Amino acid sequence: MNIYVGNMSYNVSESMLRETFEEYGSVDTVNIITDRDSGRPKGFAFVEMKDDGQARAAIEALNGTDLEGRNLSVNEAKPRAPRPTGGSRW
DNA sequence: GTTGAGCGT
Repeated sequence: MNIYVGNMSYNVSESMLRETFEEYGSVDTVNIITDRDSGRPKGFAFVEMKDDGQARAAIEALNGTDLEGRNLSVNEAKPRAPRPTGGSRW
């Protein structure tokens, strides 16, 4: 399951996020989003967990909790938006 | 500071 983690502090790194989620299950990947044009953090991240039960547990456990002085928003992630000028040739 | 990317991996 993909997990969205928003309202993050810029002090948290991917390893910190991973360790935080590892408390509730096995983390597959963690991906902190940075602005590709400016290279600065966007303040949110995605965590992928293979086990849905563990993912849900992590979401309920970590949503609304404080991390590095920021209140986290954790919930299931939505699929990435399709880009304009990409994919289809129609 | 709130829903990710990239040009042939």
